[in-house]
Amino acid sequence: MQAQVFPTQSIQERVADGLRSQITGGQLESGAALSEIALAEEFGVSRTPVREALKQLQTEGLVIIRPRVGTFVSAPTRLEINELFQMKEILEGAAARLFAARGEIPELDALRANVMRAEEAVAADDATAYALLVEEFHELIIRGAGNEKLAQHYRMMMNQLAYSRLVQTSLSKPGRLVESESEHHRVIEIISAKDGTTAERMMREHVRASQQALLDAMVFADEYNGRPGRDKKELQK
Amino acid sequence: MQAQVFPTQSIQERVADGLRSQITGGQLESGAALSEIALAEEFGVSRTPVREALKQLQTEGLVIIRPRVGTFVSAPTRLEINELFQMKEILEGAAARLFAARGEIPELDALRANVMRAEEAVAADDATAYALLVEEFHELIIRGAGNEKLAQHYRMMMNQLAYSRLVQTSLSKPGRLVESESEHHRVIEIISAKDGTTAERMMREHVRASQQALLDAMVFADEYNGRPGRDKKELQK
DNA sequence: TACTCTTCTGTACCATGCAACAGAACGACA
DNA sequence: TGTCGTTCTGTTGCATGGTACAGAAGAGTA
Repeated sequence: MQAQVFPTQSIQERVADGLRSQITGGQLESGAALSEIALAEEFGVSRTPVREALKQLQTEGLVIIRPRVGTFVSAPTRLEINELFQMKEILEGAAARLFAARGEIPELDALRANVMRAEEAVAADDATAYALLVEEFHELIIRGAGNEKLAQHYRMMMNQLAYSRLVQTSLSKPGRLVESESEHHRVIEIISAKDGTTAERMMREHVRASQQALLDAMVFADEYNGRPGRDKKELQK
Repeated sequence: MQAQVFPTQSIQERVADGLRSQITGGQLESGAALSEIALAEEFGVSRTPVREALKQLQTEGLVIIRPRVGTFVSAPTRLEINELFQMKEILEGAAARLFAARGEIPELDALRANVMRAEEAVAADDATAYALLVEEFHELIIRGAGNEKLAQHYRMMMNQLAYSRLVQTSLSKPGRLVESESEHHRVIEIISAKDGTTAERMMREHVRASQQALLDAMVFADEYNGRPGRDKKELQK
């Protein structure tokens, strides 16, 4: 029951963090309007810190501020989603290569532990537990690259994708769990062998495969829900 | 003498753009203090839009806001500079690969024209003209990748490096002009041949080489100025 | 001299009020 | 009915004032 050690988090930070997690977590729909006044009342603060939080989220690509009109949760177009996945492939691939060059670092052990727990989750066919482990896996790869700038930009882009929402979906494709687990396993082996070039290539392939699984699963989910296609929002400034 | 077609650029945008170019252009030293009040008077506006501009520049990584203390032009540590160069290598390499896959696009002709003008600049030993062409070359590579997200993140990082300031320096190393020009030439040939894998590798090597040239030139400049080492500022939050 | 405590100044942080604009709702007119 | 012009409402953009904090400068003490 310890008092906050750093109680001095500015209000705008609190608002920005709160909104960010609501957006990436999916509580706020794409395209939803974010009124300064409403948010100010919701957080119990004045409009100023809310404005500054929204400003930051705009720079992060999570919301779009239309001058004199309002602020809206960013709705990435299909083109943007493709671009973001391409970047995911590039950055995770590069991270794997850098990781391999660094040898035995703590993150490597963490990866091995991750895969062991993942094996159990696969054996139990527990997609929810596995989804969390997948997120941890990719986060470890990025951290293992030892490049904080890379990590910053990577996280920013994953936020734009609202990726944590998507992982679960991508694993709903039949057979993907086992496949994904085996890919992770191979990546770790190659990284352990310090073969950066191969690690980069395999990581890229893995990202492409999981993207494809996601796209397939999205169609599957749509069909399951009786919806014809994927056409919800094409809102663009 | 035409009136501005879009006179409706918000004040904060004007301030942000002005400060950004002053920082990346080198008019504002690393570590310089940016007082809200002073900037407000300088731009003839109130503190509010200045605050919002600074907030954005912070998210872009150009300034550091120390709460209740002040805002300062970001002074990247040597570690951060190395990380940024590593990212430059990753992104430009990936861009070259994507570029090669796109075949005959307008940017390819623009690259060829760029290299031709660069040859003339080299022949005339005009480092200033060549520096501009180098910037254009890299910008074209990025644009040719056809991935706007990649381009956005690339530009953000080059701003953090204040790269435009550095190019001139890196070319002051004897013999680097010719070397650089020949590397550009080879990159274009490989892209024309649609060999993405090789293009990526060569582009990475080129970035590494030009980074090395820059580091060498910086030592050279220091020695020339009679300074012992590179130790100016280690300011960190 | 060295150290501690107090005061003071400069800064960012937040609250609030006014103004300007975008877009919707409405009504007049053809 | 359809179109155009007007009014009106909601929203953000900007200005300003008070507050709280960080850090420097100074006074006091050993």
